[in-house]
Amino acid sequence: MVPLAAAPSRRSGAGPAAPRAPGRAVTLRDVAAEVGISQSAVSMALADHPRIGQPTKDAVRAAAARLGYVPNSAGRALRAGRSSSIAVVVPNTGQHVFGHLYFMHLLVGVTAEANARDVALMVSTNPDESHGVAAYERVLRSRAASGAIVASASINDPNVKRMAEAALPVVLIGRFPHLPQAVSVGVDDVAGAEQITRHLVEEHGLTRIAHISGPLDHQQPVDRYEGFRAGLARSGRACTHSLAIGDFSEESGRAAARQILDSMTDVQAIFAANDEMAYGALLEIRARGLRVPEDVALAGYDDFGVSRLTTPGLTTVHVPAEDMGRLAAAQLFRLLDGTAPEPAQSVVPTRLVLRESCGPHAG
Amino acid sequence: MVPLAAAPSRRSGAGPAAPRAPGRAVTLRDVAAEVGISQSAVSMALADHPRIGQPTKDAVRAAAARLGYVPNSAGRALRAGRSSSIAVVVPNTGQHVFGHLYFMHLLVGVTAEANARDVALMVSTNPDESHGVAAYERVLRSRAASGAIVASASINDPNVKRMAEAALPVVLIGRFPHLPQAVSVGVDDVAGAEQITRHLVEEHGLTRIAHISGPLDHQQPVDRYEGFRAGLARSGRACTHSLAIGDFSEESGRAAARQILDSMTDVQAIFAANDEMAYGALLEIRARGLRVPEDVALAGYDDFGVSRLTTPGLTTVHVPAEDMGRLAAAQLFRLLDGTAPEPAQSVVPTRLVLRESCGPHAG
DNA sequence: TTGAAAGCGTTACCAA
DNA sequence: TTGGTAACGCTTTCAA
Repeated sequence: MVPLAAAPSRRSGAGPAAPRAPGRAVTLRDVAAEVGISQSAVSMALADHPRIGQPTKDAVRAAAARLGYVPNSAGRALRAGRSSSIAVVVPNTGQHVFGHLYFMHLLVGVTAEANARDVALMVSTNPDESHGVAAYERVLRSRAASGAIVASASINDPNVKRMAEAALPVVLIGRFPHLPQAVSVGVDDVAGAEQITRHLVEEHGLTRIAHISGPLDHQQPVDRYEGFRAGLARSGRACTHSLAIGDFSEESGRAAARQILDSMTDVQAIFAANDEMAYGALLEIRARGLRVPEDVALAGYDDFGVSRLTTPGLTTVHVPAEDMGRLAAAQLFRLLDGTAPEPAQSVVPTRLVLRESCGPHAG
Repeated sequence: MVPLAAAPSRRSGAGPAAPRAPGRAVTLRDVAAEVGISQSAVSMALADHPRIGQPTKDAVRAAAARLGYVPNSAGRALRAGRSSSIAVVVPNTGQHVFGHLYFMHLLVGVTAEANARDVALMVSTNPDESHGVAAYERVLRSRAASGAIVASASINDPNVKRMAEAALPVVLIGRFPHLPQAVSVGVDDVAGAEQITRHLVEEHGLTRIAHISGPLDHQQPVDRYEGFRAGLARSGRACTHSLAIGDFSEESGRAAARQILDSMTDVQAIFAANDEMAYGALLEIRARGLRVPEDVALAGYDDFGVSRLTTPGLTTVHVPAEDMGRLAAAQLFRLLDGTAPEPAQSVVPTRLVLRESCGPHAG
């Protein structure tokens, strides 16, 4: 628990507190001494308090600028009872669930919102789900951050339930229908999956479709699978489908595709629950001498960067991670401001992105 | 399991100790009241100070756990005169220079090292280079973070020079040969570029090679270009080469390839200074009906994720961004501990990654 | 072995 | 209109 340095006993020498002029930080007291008024007057002058006269304010600001005064954040946080930073918490397992670029996009959005409020951003990663709570809980309860955005969590994660019940200032990324009191920012995955499925059926006339799902103890793959079935049902055409389960990794997508191609020999299209698995499927399809999209059409989900680079480009559902980050931060600030975020559970829309892997565009 | 919220221990009876307000955080004083000793004794007990007796320590630890005591970071930072967090500063222009995944890898490394020290991590992005200094300087001077890792900077960035001269606890990512007093963690790009170039010449017998460089006011492209020329010179074969300049973006890589293919019609290989530009070149080569690697071999640099996904896979130079993050954090901690990092300017080695784009492996 | 008190930098309240 | 002072939570030194 040593802060940063081993804190050596600084009791060497006989000198009392000898302040090093260049190293020591400039405090309110220094500015007050410079101007010849009290600390509190300086504090209020810098806060533009109406009680302080204009000439005094000018003098204070000039002195502060001259000395290079910057308010000490610890002093301020201690006094205010809350720090001016928020945290983004990322369970490491989340990297495996979402992939790297998702987090980048999210972070860009959160950053934009935090910068606009002059709030600092902490990033906290957890070793795993079981110990996950420790890291973010310390961050919050130590008041290092006054609120947190939790970037990924299993639907069964007990920590999430505890957090929601503890009424901590936390915004969850994802849909948590079973935790109505939790504030969350999710994606309308049911609609997104339905849309892309209907595109395959209705625009390309593909009626024998397999779905590669993620682990079904997470809300996200559940929603995407549900959207897939809804899309088939509402397409107005008779479809046959099959299901394989992966873990969102490219390798698992390849294994799932192997299974599908072996068991459903007349499959016309594969819709994977994320782009990484779709890429794995692409490799497997290729390895069998089949062509995409001529022999088997392919679709993914997420559009975090992988799908643009493959050949052919991957038709997918764009998840607006940056927007989600922005919204999550905005919700968190509402929470911190004491105004209940309305609605508590918000859902952002997706966008269908057509590339080459699903076949020639209808134009 | 410790409850997340401070359990509002309902002392409905006339409790002897003043009951805490339900929302309030648990402080040392609360623990002291619970055990019936003084604040300072609790502080020392938790710090495992030898002057506190074992029974007292046990009682204190039990009470702290029972109440869910977590030290307030502001109080601690104020008292210690330094916060227990470090910052990673990313100029936004850096995203354009490096691309997203680079930053992710770096962050993973920094996080690992920071977690090992129980130090929190702040991420600070800057609107642009000119205002860049403001953000990180405020973070440092406000003592919100006690040190910073600056993730990307132009060789000409005046802020970098100021920082180095101000002797702030800062570690730069990159090579800064003209700032010998700055602590930095760079990549041996000259060696990496030389190695891949010699591979193209010596293993594949390609002697007419073009290089797509990045902007030459950054150290990185300068080094890679130098390595390219060194590789040609030391290959022991007569080579002809040409140069085109991009800005690290895929689009600029495509434009550069266009220029190369127009002017050097017998080009056998293109070596781009990063993978994104190599990918742009791939698109342009394809668009002309040429094949990679049969007609034109291709090589990139960075290996942050793009190169694995392309078809064919891109031969490239792996930059160990995660290692760099770890090392940069370690150097920063040395700086903060007062031990001069040795050497101040460290350089990590690269690794040649052979995929399909450079031609059949010699095996 | 432990308690009391000072002080880190900031802001809010009360007195002048 | 302004200045003094107390208090936020923590650690450390001096006193008992």
